[in-house]
Amino acid sequence: MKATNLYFPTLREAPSDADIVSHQLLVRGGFIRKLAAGVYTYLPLGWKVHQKIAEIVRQEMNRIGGQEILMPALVPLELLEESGRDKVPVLFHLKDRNERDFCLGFTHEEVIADLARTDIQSWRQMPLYLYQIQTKFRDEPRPRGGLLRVREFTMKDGYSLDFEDAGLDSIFEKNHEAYARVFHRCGMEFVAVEADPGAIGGSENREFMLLAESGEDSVLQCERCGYGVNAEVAEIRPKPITVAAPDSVPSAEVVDTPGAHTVEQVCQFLKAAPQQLIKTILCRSGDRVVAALVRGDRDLCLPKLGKAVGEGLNFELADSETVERVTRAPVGFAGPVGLSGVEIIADPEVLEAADGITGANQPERHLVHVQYGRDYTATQVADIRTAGAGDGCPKCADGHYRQMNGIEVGHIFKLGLRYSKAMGVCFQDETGQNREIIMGSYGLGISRTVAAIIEAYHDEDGIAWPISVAPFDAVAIQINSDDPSQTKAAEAIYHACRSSGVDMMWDERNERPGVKFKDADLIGIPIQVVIGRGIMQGKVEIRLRSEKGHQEEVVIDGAPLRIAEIKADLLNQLKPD
RNA sequence: CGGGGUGUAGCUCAGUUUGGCAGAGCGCUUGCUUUGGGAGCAAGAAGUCGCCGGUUCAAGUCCGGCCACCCCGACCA
Repeated sequence: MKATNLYFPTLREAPSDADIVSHQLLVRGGFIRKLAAGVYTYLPLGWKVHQKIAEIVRQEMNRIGGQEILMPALVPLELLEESGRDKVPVLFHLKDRNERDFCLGFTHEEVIADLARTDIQSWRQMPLYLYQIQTKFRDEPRPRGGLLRVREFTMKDGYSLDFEDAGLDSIFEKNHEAYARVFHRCGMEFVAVEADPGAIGGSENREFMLLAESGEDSVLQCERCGYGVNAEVAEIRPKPITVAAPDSVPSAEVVDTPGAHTVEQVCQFLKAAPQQLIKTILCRSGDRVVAALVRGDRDLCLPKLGKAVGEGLNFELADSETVERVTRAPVGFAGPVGLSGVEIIADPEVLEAADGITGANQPERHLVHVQYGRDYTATQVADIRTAGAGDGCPKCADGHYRQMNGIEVGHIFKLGLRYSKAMGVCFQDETGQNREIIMGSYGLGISRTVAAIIEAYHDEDGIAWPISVAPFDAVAIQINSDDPSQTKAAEAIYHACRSSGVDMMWDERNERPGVKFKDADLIGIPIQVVIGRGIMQGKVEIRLRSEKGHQEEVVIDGAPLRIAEIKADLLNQLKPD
């Protein structure tokens, strides 16, 4: 493609609404444009990258026996009523002219289930693995971060149909391996982690996190055994607890702490360490209210609290009215001592506080010298705090977690019978029995992967795409568009490259050299060929976007071959296995 | 949904305090010069100052309402 014909409106400055790197570079480089919050147009360069990633995913899905289909984005709401997902908050609703309810698909378990219940009658028709690469719609509470969290995005979503558990286990692991190959081919490091299954449900699930500083998910991995888990749900290996002796500290005492409602303020006021504080957090699940106790320097983990209390309860922080009703004090002064009418769930670390500080359940007052066993007890002691770096791994004897930031780009689920049961998706097994189909669901966000790759591959000048996903393999930068000898050389290289399978952009614009260099760096094409002053000696320069300062001079005729070699080398480095 | 912020040329932003001709830089158009890291000179085009209403002789500026966008939180398949 000649640059004069290519629509790539680059910008010198990033728009003010972009504050993360991938968003800024995508807009500055002319890859995307915003239409509304969380809704973007892909311009030619952006769409090429998108298609390259989609094609890698497609190849790897086909490799494990997947068959590509395309389901509608427009889905009758009544289908989701069958599974009970019609009330999911991120669902986009609409009505047709006859006032019938529809929604825009946010994931397609129900559609696959509907397909399966009409077409699959026998165990002989399975296993099946069907997938699609399609636009998804989610009315996110807060779209943000350019392509990272949007309301309309592209996802590969695959669904497996099996007649036995072993088949589900097998396709689940095959997807894991295929995802590993996809990310490797995109040049990305990832960690597969256990996670909260959320609204999709099912027995087992695994998230795929691409590692990036700016990632908004906290990922923990055991440095010893490699066990990975999302910090949201990570358990901590129990360690021995020493409850302080009851008489080793003075009696509990109420002190005035005017204006101190936060851990930081209380610590400052009482000249105490956060570890001494016992945070008392009131949580609600329906009508049930519990008080959760964690050490002042720790965070409460709501999913773990729900798990500890049981019944798979979904807890949320209690509103201030509830807090005031239960503690008879404003938010910020709750404490376990004398707290009645609610269950008290304590994290084990809290018991170790020999000389604790808690809210006094009175306005502007705290209790000091508080001790577990003497001044209060818990209904239940359970691991309910958010895990972090250095905490013990629950899967091995002596490993500890290290913490990384990740971007969730894939999530796979063993759904089991969750949808088959709700929607009556049955088949006849070899004994003639009617049984429900065993399902699995496997998502991979294409557009989010685009952003994640940029988060990992950029410098102060712009993007440095891995060649497997780059919008072009190479760019020919012609320094002077008026110089006939440069034009002749550039044209020869351009045509030779194209016929040898190298996708080249030829920048023959009548612009200052600096503009062309800046644009080439910004849009991140891996191989740069500079056709300029060396032309007198019949030479051009070849540079790599990812290795600033490195360049080689080659004769004009030799350039296409060398460029093809470099492309093959770069691709080779991204080969899986 | 709660808290905070922003809305003026394609982009980045002044101007709003104290009401009085609609501004700058970048980009764009034309011409000449220039061509190895976002060129120089000259001439130009470009605006419903987010929208609606109000106050006023006069509103980008003051008042009321609404909308959009961004950030923090809640939420998040």
